[in-house]
Amino acid sequence: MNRELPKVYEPQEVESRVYEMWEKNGCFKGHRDPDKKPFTIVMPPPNVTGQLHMGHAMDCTLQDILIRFKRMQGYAALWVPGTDHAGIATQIKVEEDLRVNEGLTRHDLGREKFLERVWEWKNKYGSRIVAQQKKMGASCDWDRARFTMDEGCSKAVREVFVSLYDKGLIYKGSRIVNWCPHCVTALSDAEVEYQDKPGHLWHIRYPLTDGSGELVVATTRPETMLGDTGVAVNPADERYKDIVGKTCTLPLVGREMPIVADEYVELDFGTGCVKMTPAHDPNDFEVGLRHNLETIRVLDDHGVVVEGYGKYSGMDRYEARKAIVADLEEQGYLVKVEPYSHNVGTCYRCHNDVEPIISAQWFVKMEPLAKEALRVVNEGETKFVPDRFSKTYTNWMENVHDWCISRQLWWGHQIPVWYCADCGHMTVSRQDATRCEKCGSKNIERDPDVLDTWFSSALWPFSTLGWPDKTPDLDYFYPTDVLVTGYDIIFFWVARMIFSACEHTKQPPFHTVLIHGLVRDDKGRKMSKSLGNGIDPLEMADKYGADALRFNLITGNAPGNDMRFYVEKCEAMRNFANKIWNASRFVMMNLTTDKLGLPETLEQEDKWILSKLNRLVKEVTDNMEAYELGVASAKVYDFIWSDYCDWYIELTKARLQGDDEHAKEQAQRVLVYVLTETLKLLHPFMPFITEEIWQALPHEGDFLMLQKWPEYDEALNFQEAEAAMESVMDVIRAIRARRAEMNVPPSKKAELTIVTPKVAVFDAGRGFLTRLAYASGISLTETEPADTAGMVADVTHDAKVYMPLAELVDIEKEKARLTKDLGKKQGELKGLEGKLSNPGFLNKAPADVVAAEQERAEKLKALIAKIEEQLKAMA
RNA sequence: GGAGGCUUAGCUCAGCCGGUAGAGCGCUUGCUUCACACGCAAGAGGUCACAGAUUCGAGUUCUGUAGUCUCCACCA
Repeated sequence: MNRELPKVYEPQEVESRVYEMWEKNGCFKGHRDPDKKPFTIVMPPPNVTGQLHMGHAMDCTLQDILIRFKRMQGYAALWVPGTDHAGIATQIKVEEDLRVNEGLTRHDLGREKFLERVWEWKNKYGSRIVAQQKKMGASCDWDRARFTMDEGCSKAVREVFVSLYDKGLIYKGSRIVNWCPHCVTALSDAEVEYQDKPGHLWHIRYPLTDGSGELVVATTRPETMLGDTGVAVNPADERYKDIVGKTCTLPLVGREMPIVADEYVELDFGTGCVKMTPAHDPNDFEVGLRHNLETIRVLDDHGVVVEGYGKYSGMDRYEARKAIVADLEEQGYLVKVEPYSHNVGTCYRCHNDVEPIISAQWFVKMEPLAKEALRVVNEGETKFVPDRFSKTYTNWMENVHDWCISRQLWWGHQIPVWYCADCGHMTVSRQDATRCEKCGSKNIERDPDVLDTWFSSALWPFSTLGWPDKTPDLDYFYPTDVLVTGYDIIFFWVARMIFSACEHTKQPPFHTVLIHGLVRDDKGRKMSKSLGNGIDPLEMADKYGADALRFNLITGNAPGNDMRFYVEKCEAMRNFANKIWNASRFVMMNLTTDKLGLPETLEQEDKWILSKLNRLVKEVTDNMEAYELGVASAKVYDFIWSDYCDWYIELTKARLQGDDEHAKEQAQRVLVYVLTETLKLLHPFMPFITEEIWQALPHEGDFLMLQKWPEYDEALNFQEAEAAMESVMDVIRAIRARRAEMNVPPSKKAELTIVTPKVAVFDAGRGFLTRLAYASGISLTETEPADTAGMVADVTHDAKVYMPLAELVDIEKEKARLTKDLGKKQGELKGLEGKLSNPGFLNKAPADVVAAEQERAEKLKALIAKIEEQLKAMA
């Protein structure tokens, strides 16, 4: 079995080879198995032409950990991957490419040709992100990879649109929408990002038409005045009581406009008079509806002033603003300008200012859908982890506005509505219409717009499993189990999936939503392209190994919290991988048996490690099931490094290097057993290295990733042996500490005298004391030795140990140390005794807690006595 | 204007159902000990933001205060 492995673990070669092995052998496939329970995750589809960033890496790792864990637990685990067509993002990219390389716009090509280009683009770059996910170790069933614009998803989209339309839940209406003049499309509320921007508040004089005076309005967007059709004041405003009902004249334009009273206007803001631009402001639009104000659109789809406004026509909105302000000032209408910081809506894609524009768009009526979506979360059918995000969700859902779903783009699901030029009827159809369903005319034209990207993403959990067809997969794997995503996408996606699933499949799409935070840079800033502070996960994986990167992203993080990315931590995790590698190397170098399982007899140290492992199994499993992945991984880390490597391996060396063949085999088998079980626990977090090592160890079965997850076993709970081992370890630690303080080199061995009531325990530990505490010989006794001259002593709970190294001791330093230690222990004891003399504690605390505290106090007392004695001896 | 998070060792963060605190990095001191210097051993370092409350007992529950970050909201 002796196999020579390199001293330093090289992840690059191992990871690609191991991944290929898994994939070739179908390890990732999700099979319907009537004897198993399904466990399903659908992957949040990344943009098809995107690249993997650190957020994806974390998202991907979390899901992979869960799916690998469940797979090992014996579930029929299915992780469905896929990509999103990402309407605006992709279209913009292709248009940009077209512009730069060919100097063309999409209109030069025409819709059909342009779409061909986008598909080409998709085919060229669509596999990039998949390759990157594979690098991360994602164990998705790639054969089921889906795309939001593939045939099945498109069928689902069509079905949902028509069905909602038939139910009256989709309608077309002229409304104020968020419009991006740069992307030239409508946006949903969720796609608008508000930013505080410094601006100005311009005060403009509007003369009353009857010449009886004037009023002053305040605005942050003077260019919109061209579309003003009224002025509003608060009905309770005494200042303006008399002018309500009169009209005023719009400067520069000359339009006569009514002055109306509306509650919307605040009394104590600005001048108390608000200019009304119903076509370009959502509030004004509402006020306009109440008072029958005219709606005049003055900005076109590109944010340019429309025809009919003289020199302003043809100017873009910012140019027009400048010109209008200048003219107002020149003509004496400008009262004053004050600096004013306000919230400006910007496009989440291009970050240009959004322009509210009145426009005919398609909407989903949210109120009836929100009701059920709220119920399933409120009643716990779908739970958020951590729970606080359910509040974010319900708060949004309770106040949700109708969802604007039409986009003036070409890339996406074209709206399945045909308008009849003859009778004006709208044909809404699952199949492409060839004639008007009402009058039969062939003179029909399809709505040119496409649907919001999130419309198809909203159906993802069921469309990927075959819906609307009743497929066996849908039947078996749906509803899915856990959805993993970042908190930044709750509104965009999670909420919409929930109400869509409730409406169309009559059940919530998953029972748990695991929310994670953002990965930030080392200064706590968001990683972004514009800042150039992004760290490429692929680069990290390449340098330190995907395992190390995964472990970095998971360990020591609480769900839902942002984390900072430190390259140093990647390094530390790489070191951990190397540690496991070398521990395994050690085990294999010493391996002469291929017998599997535990030996018939166990030594004290074997029981110690097995007992600890057993507890680890239970705790890690519990943590995983509670989605406390960061805690789970930290526990495995500690066990491997501290318990297994620092102690257990050292403890086995006596047997491994001794002459007793039976003892050798015994140690080997426990070493292999514990290592194997530990590799299983670590596998979901560090899949590559664990598989690689497991393959090199004696094993049954083909792949570690398909092994059974360890389970707690009461028979492996050895409390006594654990305690005994700890007693010996305490003494080893004490001796090492004393020697370190005295700078005694390891080469200088010492004869030890150990006074202890547990002679048998220490007798069994002789080998460890020799090896790990540098003993040249050990005398065990239950009673104090007669002559302790020239000895330095130290005490532990179960023993007092003498070393003949007194000449090396700095008595004063030693006294100081003991005194300090004594003080600490006495303080601790005082606290304990106070507690134990408190009738409240004795009566109300659970019995086992009281007993434990009593035992602690006893031990402390004994220890204190020993320390005091020692101090006396030194005096 | 609402809602939520965070405030624990020099730095970055863990800490599940309440029983006087942990990790990684950094720092100090030793060590080429036959798996590993991407290492070993020993150490230093914290009144768990502040004030109350509940409790026998509170980083851990509740209330308030301060600082900080984020999300939501139509304030011209």
